[in-house]
Amino acid sequence: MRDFVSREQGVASIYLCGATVQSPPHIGHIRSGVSFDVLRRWLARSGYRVVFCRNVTDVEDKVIAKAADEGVPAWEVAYRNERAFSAAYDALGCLPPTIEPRATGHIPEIHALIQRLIDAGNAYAAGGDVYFSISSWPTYGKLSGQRPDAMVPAADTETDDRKRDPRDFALWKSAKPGEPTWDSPWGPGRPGWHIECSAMSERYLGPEFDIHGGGIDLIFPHHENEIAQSQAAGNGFAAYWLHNAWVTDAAGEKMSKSLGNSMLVTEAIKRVRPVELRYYLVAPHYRSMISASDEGMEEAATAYRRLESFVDRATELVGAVDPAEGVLCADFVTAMDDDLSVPRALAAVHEVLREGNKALSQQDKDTVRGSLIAIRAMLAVLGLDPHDPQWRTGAADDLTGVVDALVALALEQRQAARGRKDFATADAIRDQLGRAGVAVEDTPSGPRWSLRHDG
RNA sequence: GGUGGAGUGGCCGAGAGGCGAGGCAACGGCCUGCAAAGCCGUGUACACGGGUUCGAAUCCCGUCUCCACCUCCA
Repeated sequence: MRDFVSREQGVASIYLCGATVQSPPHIGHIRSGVSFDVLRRWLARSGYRVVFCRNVTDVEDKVIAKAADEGVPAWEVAYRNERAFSAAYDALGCLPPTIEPRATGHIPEIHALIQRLIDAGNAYAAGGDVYFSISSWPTYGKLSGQRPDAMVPAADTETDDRKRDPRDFALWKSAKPGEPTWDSPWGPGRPGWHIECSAMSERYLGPEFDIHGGGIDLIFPHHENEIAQSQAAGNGFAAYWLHNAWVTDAAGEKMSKSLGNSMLVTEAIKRVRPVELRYYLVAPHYRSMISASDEGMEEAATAYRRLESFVDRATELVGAVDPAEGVLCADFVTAMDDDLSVPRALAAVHEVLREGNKALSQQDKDTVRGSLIAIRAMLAVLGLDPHDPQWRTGAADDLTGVVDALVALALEQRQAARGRKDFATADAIRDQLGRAGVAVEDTPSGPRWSLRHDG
């Protein structure tokens, strides 16, 4: 992993195919964002300056179709869903991209790139459309292992007659009534789906960059087409490709809007907290499918709370620490350097957790402090540090002081009851707090309480 | 038809020729007024059939099942 970023000394440039803003994000969409957030955090922690470009595809067939259904302009649908994606990225603790370009903001770059392809003989204009000629690009299909002669031609009736080869794909689509259009040398129209990524990656990352990412289902045709466009235009393009697997429903079917089996991020974070959802999505390897289930999310939440509980208690014992000072365990580093093996990295974290908990019960402050820093540092790489300010909801701030005082009062009474061995009263107070959502635990240093997260 | 991926203990999920990843659940113990948490201990699993090997979940051959992609996809 460390060797593969080498285009420019000390810089790691990443392009991620982000949202096609046709609908709000489901947990499969956000998995991609979270997976690549872990990648960039790891590269940053490894000493690289990360330039992370994640695009927004805001003009595209589905967006246009959705807008037509609703009887509103395409940009209204696009911008509404873009905000939903941004909110989801933020909620799950994804660091903001260095740049988040929209396709519609890069029409001149797209025109220039198309013109270069025409001049080079790799593209042709036909009746207001412009197509890329795949037969002009000998390595077409290399990334996906597809052989053009074995491909099933598209049932693309509308434009078939204008294509020289049915497998050619559109760089520029001529204007149709009601669609967003821009003027171009080939007539009014809009960009094809693939060309924007080639244009924007060049604009922000240059003709060559380090890593290109996206979902595994983008390999063909999207990424294949990007490669053909960019390299035919003379760009080196991406040195490495990373593709995340998708999230399926409990039956193993791919989540999709059309099947009606997708779980929106907004729904998921009603069942578990956002940080717990992130743990759920990050814990398996990014190339493994996740079969989404409530049970799985609950289990992830439980595992995460164990980590969080240690961080809380350890901080109470030794005070605040700076995770940036933390030394990562060797196993963690080895795992992350090996194609981002988060599962093995988390195993390393749990080993430290056990040591930390042991030290905690012995009030061994030095060991607790060491474990605390190490655990927070490692969790920070995964975007899961429980004490990272990003997880503060802020919503309850006005009431926090009141709740603190009321719970403290109740616990005082309970301690008094326990002191006179009136366990019936003590337990009644604990039960009542429990029903109100306040979990009470007795520890050697007194009672500890927390709001239960399962609401 | 073409291409790629997968099948691991009650569940999730790593690993990829010898040493039982890790988590969740369960059970026993320690601790505890009780509970919770924590710690200690308990599980010999790798779809099936052959083969190679001193040794196979891991390699080879065959079989079965599942999933995805093949111009909407994260």
